[in-house]
Amino acid sequence: MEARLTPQRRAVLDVLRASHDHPTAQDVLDRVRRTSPGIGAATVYRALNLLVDAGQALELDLGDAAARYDANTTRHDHVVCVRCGAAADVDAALPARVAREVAEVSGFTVTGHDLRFRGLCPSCSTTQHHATL
Amino acid sequence: MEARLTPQRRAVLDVLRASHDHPTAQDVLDRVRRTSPGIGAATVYRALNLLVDAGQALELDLGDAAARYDANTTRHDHVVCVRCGAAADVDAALPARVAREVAEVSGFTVTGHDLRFRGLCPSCSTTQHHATL
DNA sequence: CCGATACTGAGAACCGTTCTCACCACCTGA
DNA sequence: TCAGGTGGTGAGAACGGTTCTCAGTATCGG
Repeated sequence: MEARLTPQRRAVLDVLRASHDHPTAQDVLDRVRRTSPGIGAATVYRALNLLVDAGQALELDLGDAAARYDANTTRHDHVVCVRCGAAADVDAALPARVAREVAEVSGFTVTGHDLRFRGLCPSCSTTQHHATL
Repeated sequence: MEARLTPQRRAVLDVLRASHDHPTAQDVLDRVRRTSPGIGAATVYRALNLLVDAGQALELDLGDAAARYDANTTRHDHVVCVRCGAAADVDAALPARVAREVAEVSGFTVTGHDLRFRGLCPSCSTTQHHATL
């Protein structure tokens, strides 16, 4: 079960490394197809899962239906725009105290956490809320 | 567009209020069918969305594919067992400072956050990791 | 060159959820 | 009492994201 770095996987990894907008698998597929037109969807999904398993990418759940991928594997959190879905990386250090308290209260062995902020991105917060369309 | 509290919706709400294990829509359907055998899946999904819109329930995303529902609508967070999927309520106060910093750094107007802890529930953490099957 | 192993693309299957549709329930007003 | 309107229901189809299946292809080690 030796995983090979095939041209297709290389292409997926390259696309992911060049993307800083937390693309969905579909986005990755579209971008990969610009350089590798024949690539199949299954191949991209498989490659993404492989990269996640290998620690080369993070699979994010930003609240919408589709998973999003991020080649930035260092620990970080996200702010997601509730209007347009844009997501930005942020680093919100959660005091160790909080995790300790959660462990105490719940009896769980706490190994990590996901922190997701909700809000309006700069361009959506200048536009007024009541859509005019 | 006056929403009625039909027997079906009443049944869904009752089940949800009686459940403290963050059931999925499917779980709710199964439980509701014990008292209302003929109820359709669409009706339960519709009722759950209605309750969420009405602020009578929270729709949670605990990391697995299906949405989970919670009649406890007061603000709280969750610890999820990575082994068995069990989820417990916890209340982890996130320092206001953190949200303020995120807003500053990202330029987003931050309106809220979701905080999810990962770990092993008490019964999974006593059982040893290397599955013996 | 050979067999073994891994990978690929296409399309089917899957799963949670929402939609569509024909029918039913309930209210209000004559 | 009935008529019409609004909303709700259940069944099943449709949907969107993802995974699986399968037949064919590439690559590796000898």
